[in-house]
Amino acid sequence: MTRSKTEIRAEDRLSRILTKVKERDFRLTPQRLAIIRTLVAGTDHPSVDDVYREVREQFPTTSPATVYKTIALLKELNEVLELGFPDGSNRYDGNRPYPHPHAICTKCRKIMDPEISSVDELSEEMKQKTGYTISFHRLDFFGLCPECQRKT
Amino acid sequence: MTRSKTEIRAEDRLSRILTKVKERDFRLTPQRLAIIRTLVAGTDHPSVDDVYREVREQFPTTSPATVYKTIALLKELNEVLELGFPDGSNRYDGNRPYPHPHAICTKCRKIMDPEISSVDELSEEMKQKTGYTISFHRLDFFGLCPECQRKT
DNA sequence: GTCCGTGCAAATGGTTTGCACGACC
DNA sequence: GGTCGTGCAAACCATTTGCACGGAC
Repeated sequence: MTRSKTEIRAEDRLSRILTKVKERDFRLTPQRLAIIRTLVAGTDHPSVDDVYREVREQFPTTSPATVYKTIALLKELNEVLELGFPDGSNRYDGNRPYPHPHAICTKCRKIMDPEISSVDELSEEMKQKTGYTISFHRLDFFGLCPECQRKT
Repeated sequence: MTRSKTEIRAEDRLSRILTKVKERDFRLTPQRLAIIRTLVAGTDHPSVDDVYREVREQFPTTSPATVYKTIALLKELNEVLELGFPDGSNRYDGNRPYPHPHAICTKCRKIMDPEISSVDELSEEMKQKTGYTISFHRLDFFGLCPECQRKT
């Protein structure tokens, strides 16, 4: 069986996170493992409810509270990026837990993570013109994804 | 009495908005006028509660609901920019109601609006690399403002 | 065996909604 | 005078918290 690059990367991500969890003396429960697996599995920026429904297939008694708590743990470990939206439709990136630009479809809510070259320059320009010490950012671009453009 | 550029601009903003309100056959109540005045008055990106407390000095019976409804009206008229944050600490920009980058102090929450040259190029790069049709954006840079840097 | 994590239920808090009175036009 | 806006209170809903049981170590 051949493996794609993303699958291999996902496994690296998983073991990296599990190591961190153990190092910090957090317990590795089956529920936590399932939640972390789900967050690292795809490139689809799941919501809390997405993760909850996925994990509940393995652990039918799992509660949303546990998902929230595990995500809070991963945030503390800097191993998940939270994309909070003011309407409460929050999404999570378990693959690239550092700030980076997102393209967000206003219709189907699909999120993409392109590699963008000029982010550092923009950050530097902000620093110069405001005097702020920029430590992180949030860059969202909204519009229609290719698929939703076709359907219109 | 001399007037600064920002004062003159604020008056232009006000009359522009009032014209739009009347054109669309919305009623110009004293409460609405006070709320709109507060939103275009300063450059300090007030919260709903900031506006509420300010307006309540003139109209002690004003309720938060009225402030929310008026802000919703202004959003529909594209005359206020909402900076929603997932923790509920939403802020409003009545001076530049179009998307633009913000520098946000993580300590005192002060927000600045520098003129940034390379936004259009970044937007274009996103469009090229994702195939999305970018129609608006949200660009936030977080760090310490000059004042909070000194206090640290 | 200890203590942390889970899962249920209740609390939280900014925002929205329903409704009756009052005011803009 | 008709209808929209106001203001009060209740509803809303994702998330957080309290607590007792059960499981990781």
